[in-house]
Amino acid sequence: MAILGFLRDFPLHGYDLKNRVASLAGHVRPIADGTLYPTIKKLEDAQCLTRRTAPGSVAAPRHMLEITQIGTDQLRRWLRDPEQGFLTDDNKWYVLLAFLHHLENPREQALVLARRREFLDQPAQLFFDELGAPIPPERLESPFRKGLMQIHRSTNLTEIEWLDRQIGELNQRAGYAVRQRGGEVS
Amino acid sequence: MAILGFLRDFPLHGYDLKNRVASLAGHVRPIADGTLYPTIKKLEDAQCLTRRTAPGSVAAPRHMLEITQIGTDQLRRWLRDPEQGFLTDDNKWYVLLAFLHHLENPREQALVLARRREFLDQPAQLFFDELGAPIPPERLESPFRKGLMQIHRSTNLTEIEWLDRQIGELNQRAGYAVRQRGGEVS
DNA sequence: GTTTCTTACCTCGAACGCGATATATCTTGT
DNA sequence: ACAAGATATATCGCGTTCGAGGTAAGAAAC
Repeated sequence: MAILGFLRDFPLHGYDLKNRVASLAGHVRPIADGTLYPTIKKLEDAQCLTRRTAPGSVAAPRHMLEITQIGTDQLRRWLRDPEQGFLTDDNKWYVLLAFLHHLENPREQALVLARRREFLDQPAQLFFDELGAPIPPERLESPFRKGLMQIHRSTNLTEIEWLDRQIGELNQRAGYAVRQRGGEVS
Repeated sequence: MAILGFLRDFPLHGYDLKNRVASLAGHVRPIADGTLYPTIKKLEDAQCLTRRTAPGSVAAPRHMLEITQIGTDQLRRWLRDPEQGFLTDDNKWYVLLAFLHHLENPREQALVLARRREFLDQPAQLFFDELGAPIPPERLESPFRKGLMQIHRSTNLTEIEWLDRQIGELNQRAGYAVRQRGGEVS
C-alpha cells in the first residue's frame, strides 16, 4: 500500500521509495532490500506499476516506477475496505491514513475514519489477574503498566477528538457536494 | 517475551496466554495458534518453561506452564538489552513496557526508558516532496497527513513527559538504594 | 441421545520479511 | 592510477507468522 500510495503522488525509483517508506512506517523503520524489490516486482507482474530505466542522477541507473490505472484501482480498494489489521494496528493505521486522501470521495473517507473511531471506542482492558478479572489502572503495582495505560488512554483521546472533528468536516463537505449535484434538498 | 513475561507473574496455560497476549499487543491483536503453540514448545525445549498437565476447569485438559530460572534470566536479558525494534516500534515497545518491572533493578529500568526517550527525541520527518525536501505540517495538502503529524507530535510529547518523570523517580530510588547499601556519599 | 458450542491443544504448508551477499556506476580523495 | 564510498538494483536462504485444518473433551440445547 505504501509503495502504490507514494507512486500515486509522483513517479519514484526504488531507492527513493525505500527511504520514504522507512520514514513513514511508524517512525523511521527501515524496510529491507529483500522486502522492497521483490514487492516491486510483484506489483509490476500484477500490472499495478510500470518501469522505465533512466540514468541515475548521481550514480547507477535507476528504474523509475509509475503507477497504472490498475494500480490506482487496487490502492483505492485497499483504502476503501481495509483489512482488520489496518484499523487495529497503530503502525498500519498510520500508513493507511497517510494515503487516505487518494480515496477522493469524502463520504468514503469519512466511513473509513468512522471504522477506526469505532475500534478506538471499545475500552481497552490490557491486564488481568489470576482469575481472569480485569485489573483497573489504579490497582496495578507496576508503574510501567500504569504509565502504559495512562499513555494509551491519553493518545486514544487525542485521536478520537481529531477523528470526530474530521468526520464532521467530511460529512459536511459531502453534504454540499450532494446539494450541488442534486439540487435543493427538502 | 510476552509469554515469559506473563508466566513470570503466575503460571498459565496456553489458551489463557493466547487471550492475554492478544489483549496486550498494541490493542487487541489476536495471536494465531500456529504461532503460540510452536513458540511454547521452543521455549520448553530451551528449558525456559516447564509443563504440567492439569484437568481443564471447563473442558479439555490443560497444560499449565511455569517459568524456570533459565526462562527468567532470558526474559531479563531481553528486557535489559532490547533489540532496536523494541524501541522504535510502538507495538513492541508497549509489550516491553508491560514487563519492564520484571527487571527489578531501578537503574537498569531507567536505562531502558532513557533509550526510548533518546529515540523519541529525534524529530520525525514523515513526508518529502519530489526533490526529497521535507514538507512541514502546515504545507501538507492532505488533512489526513496533517492530522497524522499532529497526533504523532501530541502522543510523543505525552510519552516523553511520562518518561522524564519516571526516569527521575527511578534514579532517585536507585540513589537511595546506593546510600543504604554503601553508606554516605560525599 | 445427538448435535452444537466452547474450551483446549497441535501441525502443516504457504507467505512473508530480513540479513547477507552480489553487482554496477559514478564521485571524490589521494 | 586507484581506492573508497554513496547510489542503485537484485537474489537467496533462513526463520517467523499465519491460516486452515484436525483432535479431543465437557456442557448445553434440542
